[in-house]
Amino acid sequence: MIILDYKDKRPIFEQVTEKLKRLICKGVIAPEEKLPSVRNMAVELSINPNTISRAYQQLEGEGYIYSVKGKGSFVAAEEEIMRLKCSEYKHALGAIISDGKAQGFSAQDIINLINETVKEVYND
Amino acid sequence: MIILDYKDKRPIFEQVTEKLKRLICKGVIAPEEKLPSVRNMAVELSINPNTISRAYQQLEGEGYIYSVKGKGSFVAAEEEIMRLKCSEYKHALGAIISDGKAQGFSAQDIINLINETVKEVYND
DNA sequence: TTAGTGTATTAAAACAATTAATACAGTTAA
DNA sequence: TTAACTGTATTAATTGTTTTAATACACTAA
Repeated sequence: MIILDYKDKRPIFEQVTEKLKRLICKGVIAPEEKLPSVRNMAVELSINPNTISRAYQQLEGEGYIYSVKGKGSFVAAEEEIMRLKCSEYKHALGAIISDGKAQGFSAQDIINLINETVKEVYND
Repeated sequence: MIILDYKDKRPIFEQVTEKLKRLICKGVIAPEEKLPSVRNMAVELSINPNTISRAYQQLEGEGYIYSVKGKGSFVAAEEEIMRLKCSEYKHALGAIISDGKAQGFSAQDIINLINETVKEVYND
């Protein structure tokens, strides 16, 4: 389900958090679907259960999953995922566009660059 | 010139690198302009000269500045800065748009979101 | 009851970032 | 030439964070 990259300098719990979040956002793990148990996932990745637990707690804090003692951890409801997904995406877009403005790109510059890029990305 | 954020979890040398890069991209520090010496900047920020040196070496590796023993460190030529700036910006845009595609947003979704955001950002 | 869940705690180990003290090599101006 | 300034390099010690490890607790389900 996940492959760790030990060349990546980021902490493992952060890698796990981010990769799970992507799988959830892409719909690979569906809303309300059960995630692997903390211990199973730890065995799968050959790391400590505490590290997985930390990733799950991070995701729960952000709203992407919810955990129930004795039952397991589950992806949040579809509406919630959609809400978070859009919110994070708009935030990221806002950041990069503000950055472009700060660097002196005009609104038209950016729109042109983006149209170009969208075409490239969606024609693959 | 730079203010460090000790609540930021990123390493200091990385913060310095990133903040200097932004100042250079914004033109606050002009092409060919001399940067503060490693030791002066270290005193200014109350950190170790080695940490500043590391940031400068990072920026030199990326092409944003060049350092000359005995003389100092200088922002690269205007054309070089422009080249790097555009290249990094396009790369960042490509990443976020690919991400949007992966999450199931259509090209039109993204274009709409971006037009919205550009308007917001440029009307402040 | 038994086996499976998530969670919490504490200590130790491992790793990366930072500091510190020096030293070296080059430039510039008095 | 000398003095003061540059960037760079090295090594050791310190610090903080991440990760592991070993347990324990509380809850659920068959």
